Amino acid sequence: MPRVEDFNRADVIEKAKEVFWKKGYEATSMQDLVDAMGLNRSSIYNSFGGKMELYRESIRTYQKETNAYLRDALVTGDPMEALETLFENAIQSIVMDKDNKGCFNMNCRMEMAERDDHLKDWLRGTEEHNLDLFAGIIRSGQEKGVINKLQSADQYARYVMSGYQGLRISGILNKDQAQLQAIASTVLSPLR
Amino acid sequence: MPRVEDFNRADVIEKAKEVFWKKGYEATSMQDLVDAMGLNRSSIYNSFGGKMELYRESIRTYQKETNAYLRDALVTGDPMEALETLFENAIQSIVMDKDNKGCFNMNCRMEMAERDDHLKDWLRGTEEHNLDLFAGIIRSGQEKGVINKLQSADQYARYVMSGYQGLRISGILNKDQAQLQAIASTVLSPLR
DNA sequence: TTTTTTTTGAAACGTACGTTCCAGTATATT
DNA sequence: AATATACTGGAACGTACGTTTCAAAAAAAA
Repeated sequence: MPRVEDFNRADVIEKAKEVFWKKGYEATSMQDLVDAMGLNRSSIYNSFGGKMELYRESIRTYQKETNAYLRDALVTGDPMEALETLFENAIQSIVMDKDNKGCFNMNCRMEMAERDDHLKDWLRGTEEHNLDLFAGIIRSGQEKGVINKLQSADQYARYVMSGYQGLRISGILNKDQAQLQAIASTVLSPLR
Repeated sequence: MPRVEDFNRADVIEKAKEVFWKKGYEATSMQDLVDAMGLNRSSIYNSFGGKMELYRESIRTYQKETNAYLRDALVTGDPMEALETLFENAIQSIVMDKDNKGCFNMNCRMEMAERDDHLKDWLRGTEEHNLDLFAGIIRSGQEKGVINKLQSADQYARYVMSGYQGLRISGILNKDQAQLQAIASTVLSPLR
């Protein structure tokens, strides 16, 4: 008997994600979302709840996509090369991205971590998950002898993550590809 | 004949700065500023202009204070030690700061760089200024032989800045002093 | 004391916000 | 075809926003 949802939920969230990613939570208005999602106000509230729940679903979607991409990039081939590829891809997205959206996860961290405990916990979870991913790659690199054992894989993972995030922050104001590549290369050099 | 301003402009801006620093531009309301500054709405508009001009004066004040502190920290003593002190101070402010305000300049970059060209230009100016400061210290370290010459002082400055910013981002979710110190130490290791 | 200028307090401005409501429309099952 | 459910459109909700206005109070100079 029931009429079924006729829009593709994933597509619609993708649109919302794009807006939140570009403008952040506070600067995004419900009207922005109505326009971008192509849904009626009521439909949005019926299907997704309010602005905050929509934001949370958006960032979760982003993270799921990023995780899939990350896993693919890291698992294949030589561990050290995987890290280099990761940094190079970040640089590419910095240089190419016309909208300068940066990393949605980092944007979320800066805007929301101190305002929403739920999101802060979630952010910590994603961070831990990514650190584990990094540590796995680094550990396998250490076992293969392409990464030194001066520090533990966990500690190196935190270091690489920090360097990665610093690079992305730098990329907001500086889009010089060669300069960013020099930074990335220096970040990874202690692991060799 | 005229009645003179009876509040201390610097004190009042200091209060505004604190609010913007903690909550960001968008999440700060004019009422927040009225409460914090202890001035009447009208007085604020008369003396400082609107919210945006107040924000700009706040961040300029912050940067002036930070610059003074930075110059002091970097100029004294051994160049390498100066960089270590800088990172250690950042870690201290991460670990101690109960409000988790982070670095106002970085907060501003993340929230405002893509929304306000005036601020973006200003941010680039401060970044360049700080990079010059870093480069000067590093150059003097290279001349004294405590920093290697594998890369130019300018390139190392960009690298150190990137590492510094990464550390501060990491500090939002991770307040483990030992872990942050390990990161900082690794960041500086390529320069030795 | 009078004059001149500024600050003050409070109210009001118009706009935009997130959210809700509801009558009308569409659609899959009975 | 009838029914039950869900989407649609648009108006309306109350609240909060940044900003302006203005008469009254304050204070230095004349």
